[in-house]
This record gives sequence, C-alpha cells and structure tokens, in this order.
Amino acid sequence: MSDTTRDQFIAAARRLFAERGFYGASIAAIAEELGLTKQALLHHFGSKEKLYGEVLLELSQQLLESTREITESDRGPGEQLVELVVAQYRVHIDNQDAARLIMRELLDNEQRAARVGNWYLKPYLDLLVDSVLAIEGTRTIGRGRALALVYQLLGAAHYFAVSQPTLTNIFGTALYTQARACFEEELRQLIRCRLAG
Amino acid sequence: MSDTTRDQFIAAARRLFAERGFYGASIAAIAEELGLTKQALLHHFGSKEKLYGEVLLELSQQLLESTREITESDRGPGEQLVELVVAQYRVHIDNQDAARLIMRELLDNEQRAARVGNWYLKPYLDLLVDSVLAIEGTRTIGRGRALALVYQLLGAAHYFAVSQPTLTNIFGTALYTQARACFEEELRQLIRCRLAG
DNA sequence: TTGACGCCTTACCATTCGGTAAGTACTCTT
DNA sequence: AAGAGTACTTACCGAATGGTAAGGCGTCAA
Repeated sequence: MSDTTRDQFIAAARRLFAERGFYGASIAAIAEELGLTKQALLHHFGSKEKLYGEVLLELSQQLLESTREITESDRGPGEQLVELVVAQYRVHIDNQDAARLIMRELLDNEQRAARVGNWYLKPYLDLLVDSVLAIEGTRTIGRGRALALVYQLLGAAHYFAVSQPTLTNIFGTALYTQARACFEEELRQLIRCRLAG
Repeated sequence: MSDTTRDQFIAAARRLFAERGFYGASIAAIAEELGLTKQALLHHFGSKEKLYGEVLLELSQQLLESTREITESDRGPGEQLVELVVAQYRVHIDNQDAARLIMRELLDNEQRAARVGNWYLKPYLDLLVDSVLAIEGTRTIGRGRALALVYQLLGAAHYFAVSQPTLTNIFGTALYTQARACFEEELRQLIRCRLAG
C-alpha cells in the first residue's frame, strides 16, 4: 500500500502548495496532514522540490486530458476553441487547488526556470494557438496575435476561477454565486462575439 | 532624508515581494538591497507585515489614480469601460511588479483576511461593475452577471501582464514581442465585440 | 533462521526566519 | 555645552526551515 501513502502525500501537497505557495507550505505541515513525520515524506520523495515536481506533473496531465475528447470530436474550429476554453474553466472551477497552483507557477517559474517540467504548459498553449489559427478568416493573423487572443481568453477563465475567496470576501456569497451561475454562459458569449467580430 | 530611505525600502520591498511572494522575500534580503541591515528596516516599519501593508496601500492608490481621468471625461459608457480596462492593462504592463503583487494578493488574501486594507480592490471593482451596468441595453442584466463580465475583462488584461517570464521562456522573445505589440488593440477589440454582441 | 528491503521513527544538524535589546554615531534644539 | 531624537549598528533569541544519520519494526524470500 505504499502507493496509497505516496498518493496521499501528493494530494496533501497539492492542497497546501495551492493554499500557501511553495515557500509557505512546509514539508512538516504536509506530512502532518497524514499524521506522519516529515522524514516519512522525505523517504518517499527525497526532497521538497521533487515532491513539488510530482504535483506539477500530475496537474499538467490533468489539464491535457481535459482537451482530449474535444480535439477528437468533429466540431468546427470556432466551436472547438470555445469548448477548449470552457473546459479549462471547468477544470479550474471544479478543482480550485489546481487553478491556484498553476497561477502560482505562472508567478514563480521565472526563478525556478531550471526545474524539470517547467514548460509543461507549452503543449497545451500550442494546442490553443493552433486552434485559433485554424479558424477561417483568422488565417491571416500572425501567431503572435493568435497568442494574444488565446491568453486573453485563458485569463478570462482562469482569473475568475482563482478569485472565489477574494470575491466572496469583498462582495459576499450571494453576489459571487450569481456571478458564478452565469459565468460559463458569459464566457461562451465573450468568445463567440470575438470570433464573430 | 529619512523619507528617501523609507521610500527606497518600500520600492525594494515591492520588487522582492512581487518576485518571491510574502514568505519568499525575507526582510534581510530587502534591507540588503539598500546595503542596510534588517534592523534598519524594522526601525522604519516595525514589522514585516506593516511594510507589506505600506506596499499594498501605495499600489491601491496607484490603481485608483489610473481611473480618475477616465471617469472624469465625457466618454460614452461603453468606451469608458474599454478605457478603464485598457488603463488597468497599461498600469500592469508598465509596472509588472505591481501586477504580480496584486495577483499574489488575490491568491493569498484568504488566509490573511484580517489584514488591514484587505478590500482595497473593492472601490475599483465597484467602479467597473457600475460602468458595465451604465451601458445601455445591459441595464437588464443583474449585478452578478455584470461582475462576471468585469472579471473576464480584468482577467484577460491582468493575466497577460503577469506572464511575460513564462511566455518568453516557453515561446521565446520574438513571439512574445509580437503578442505584446498587438495585445492592447486585441483587448479593445475583445471588449467592443462583447459589448456589441 | 537469517538477511534484505520497505516504511517509518527519533535524534540531530546548520541555516534562516522575524523580532528584541542595547548601544553608537550624528544632527538639531535649547 | 547638554540633551533629545533620528538612523542605524552589533549581539542576541526562540522558533521553524529543509535535510542527514541511524535505527526500529514488520514482511517476505532463500
């Protein structure tokens, strides 16, 4: 059952890294979540860095997985882009730890550039950029412009998914619930309007 | 000239907090940037928390300032929203430390909810929501839906402003430069399309 | 029965953290 | 000249950090 313990460690690490960041989450605190000592954690992963790497790896696989059935379906290129962005939104809103962790990695990976798997987002972003370029009528736009658009849509989805605590604190649960209830529909509309315009 | 030293401390703190986060940036490292000891820093600010508060305060004032001349002008409500979002984008792209710090605060303020000035974003967000509600034809949408839209636009702008290191790492400087060159124009188009649709 | 291995512990380590205490050097006021 | 206040130092402190070393304990194979 060592595998179970290992997985529990990764799950706990994911939670705490998301909540407190890499520096803010100590390996002792992570181990305590399982009722074990930090040495048990080090036994399984060797170092804090390696544990963090495992968490990121699992996360990137999950993100890519969410795109699979969409790219395999036979939607038109425009609708495919809509669904890809919405799928990313759903992954993040359903798993806010993941959303927060990726956002943190976005902020921190500059100084950790040498870490393995640092470019784990690349295939995902390439997929989205290609999706934009595939849309008829946008074929004339450059890759840079496509990247700009992709990042706007990604940001629109990701940013909200990460902001629940802030928004409920500032505006209260009621208004947040309202916003969340219609967010996905609004997101679709935003993308469709842009593609039509 | 104590004021100068104080300001230098705040500037250095802003840089390091943005780069490494609250936990990752030690007061010793901040003081070292001025060639002073951490005790000199503590002499001026009393504690790390208070220094962080000063940084956030300065930041929030800067953000609000960027909205002033826009709300005072006599643009139509739609164009006002466009300019408000673009202004936020410009503040963040010109001062990436600020963009990163605000993003970090978005991630961290859950556990620091009791900190003074925690809702410093509220007047700014209220302003934007009201701006959406003021647009003709959107008067029928609820405040929740307006908030959803505001957050999408804010996210679209803020997310990109924070991602320069990641994007240049992943795609290289050339493509990033391309994307950045047309980003503002794309952003305007996104908002206008959405308001027209 | 013995040895190896996986899993986890206690004990310990150097380093760094934020913060306190006390004192030095300098300027400005009276 | 005396005193006060500002700006900064060195010298500490306890707590927490990530990590190492060594050993205990159970299981499983030979």
